Amino acid sequence: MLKGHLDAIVLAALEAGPAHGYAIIETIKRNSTNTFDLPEGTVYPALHRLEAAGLLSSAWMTPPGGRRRRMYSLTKAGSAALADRRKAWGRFSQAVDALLGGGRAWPA
Amino acid sequence: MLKGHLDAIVLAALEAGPAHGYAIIETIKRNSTNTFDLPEGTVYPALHRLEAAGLLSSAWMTPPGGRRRRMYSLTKAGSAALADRRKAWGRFSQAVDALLGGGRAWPA
DNA sequence: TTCCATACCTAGCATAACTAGGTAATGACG
DNA sequence: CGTCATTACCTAGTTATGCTAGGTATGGAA
Repeated sequence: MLKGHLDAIVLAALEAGPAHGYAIIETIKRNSTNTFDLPEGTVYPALHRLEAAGLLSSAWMTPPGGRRRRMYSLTKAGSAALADRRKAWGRFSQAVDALLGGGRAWPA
Repeated sequence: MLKGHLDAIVLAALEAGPAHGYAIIETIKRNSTNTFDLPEGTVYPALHRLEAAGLLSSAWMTPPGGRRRRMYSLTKAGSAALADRRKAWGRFSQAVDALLGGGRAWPA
């Protein structure tokens, strides 16, 4: 359960460069050390939503001797949205930390 | 927008002792420095949900010369649930931090 | 007496994320 | 060759969450 922060995560995954859906899922899984093993039914619709919102653009690619893939890239609006989402996440997580008290003394 | 962490927040607000709905809203607002100014339509149903789940218990109280209030307390199961939710939040926020990269170097 | 703050409530909506299916192509394995 | 796992895409439908937008009622201040 990603509770509204999926968009930020997907946008962030594309910050390093274009990628296709399946790879995005793998990246998120790896970079979260398996915490977020997202079902395709979560990610694909999110990509469509973000594209419809103008935050991503996509193009079909067929690598030599491979299956076709839909490659997504961040648009300008997408980069801006990512910056906003990051700020929002900062405020949000800070507030939750404050409310949950003990949490997040952050030795690591 | 609380994205699934409302329960943890409400439970945490009751950790210090019993309180009624309206006061819980105020506490959350204050302790989050106004980040979470939750509408009643968010909190009351959540309290009912948590009580139905056995995590809270409630009793009507009428303070001398005051209006009746429904006081909520953490049950044993509620305390346990809170501990779980805290752990879940820790894992969750850590993972999001990792994915969003730059975020949360946390000097403050 | 009028208004604000306190204090409770709920029906109904929007949306997010997930479940659970489906389609194909590729390569490995026997 | 047939079968299976993996890659890679898709979507209809369910669920639950949190919110909007209303409503009731009391007490105190102006």
